[in-house]
Amino acid sequence: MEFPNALQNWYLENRRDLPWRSTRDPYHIWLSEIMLQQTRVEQGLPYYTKFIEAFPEIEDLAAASSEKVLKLWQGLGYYSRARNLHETAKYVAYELNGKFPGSYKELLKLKGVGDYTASAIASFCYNEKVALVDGNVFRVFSRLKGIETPINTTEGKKLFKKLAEEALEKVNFDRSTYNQAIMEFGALHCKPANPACEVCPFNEECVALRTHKIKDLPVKLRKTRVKKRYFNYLVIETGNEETAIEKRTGKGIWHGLYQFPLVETKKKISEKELRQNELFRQYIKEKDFSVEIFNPEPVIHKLSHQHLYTTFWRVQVKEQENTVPLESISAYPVPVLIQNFLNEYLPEDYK
DNA sequence: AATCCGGGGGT
DNA sequence: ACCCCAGGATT
Repeated sequence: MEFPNALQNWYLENRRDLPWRSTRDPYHIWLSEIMLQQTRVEQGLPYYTKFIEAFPEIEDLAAASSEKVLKLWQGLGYYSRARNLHETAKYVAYELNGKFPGSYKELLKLKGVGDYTASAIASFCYNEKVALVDGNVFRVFSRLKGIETPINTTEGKKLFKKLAEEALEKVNFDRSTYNQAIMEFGALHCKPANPACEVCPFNEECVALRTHKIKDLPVKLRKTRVKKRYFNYLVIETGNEETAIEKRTGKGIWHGLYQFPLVETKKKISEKELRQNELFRQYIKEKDFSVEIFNPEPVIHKLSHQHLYTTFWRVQVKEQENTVPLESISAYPVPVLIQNFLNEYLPEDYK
């Protein structure tokens, strides 16, 4: 049997029932694809459900405040996705009269939509003849054919795109089903670790299995150097149930999210060093204040490229600028690092 | 071509 | 620790 047909048989027996698989509405498909970029299905699924409930139509998403969109996105990471999602929703709703672009080429022009996502929408919604190449497809083809070209190079991307297109040419059934199938196969069967080779429908033709290179494929070049940063968050207490927060702007992590006033330092600092810090003194103008540490051992918040050694400091003052009621703080989108602290700090009523 | 951008889960 | 995840944008 040809590869695509055997793959389809596997898929029909093993596919998960996922909400975006029972629709061809481009709004729903687009939303799911943006959410699933570099994100596991299990992690994205509850967010998808929340968004569909909050924004049944793309016009609802377009009309929402960016704060509400980010708040619903909170915890999913890669927040530029949420910002691009919102901008694209407004563009489609107001400039295109709610009608999604109808081809791969046009979809590719949307913010936050690259080669994979444009292909996915075009395939699933319009059954356009386009090949999908995601992390699963890289893995399946690299193992099946024993390809050692690194997948994160220009050459690798071109090669695997070509392989995917050649395979698609041999598909004599619904192409969108085929595209779903190869990704599902990579996600559930030809997994990164401990793939189910013993019961694999392709274990006789798989080059990597024959040459004992399953664990070595796909090849990916990278030296991830993790940068250490030291955050000191000022939890400012004014005595009237308010605290100061600020919005992160500019480049860097967590753009658009809120946090406590931040004093970043080169290393872990003492209370004395904090009191003398220049940025601290810009935040705390009064002479009379008290400082108390919340967590003597820093909270280590781990991101892909950064480890954040974080200390929260209680600073009691008489008056402070840029404060908001503790009662309203749960409405602001915040990083998980801040949310975890708030879950300890806030009274139940304010969560 | 490299680097950045999150958070969660697996090994 | 390190890897990966229905990638894309920026430098």
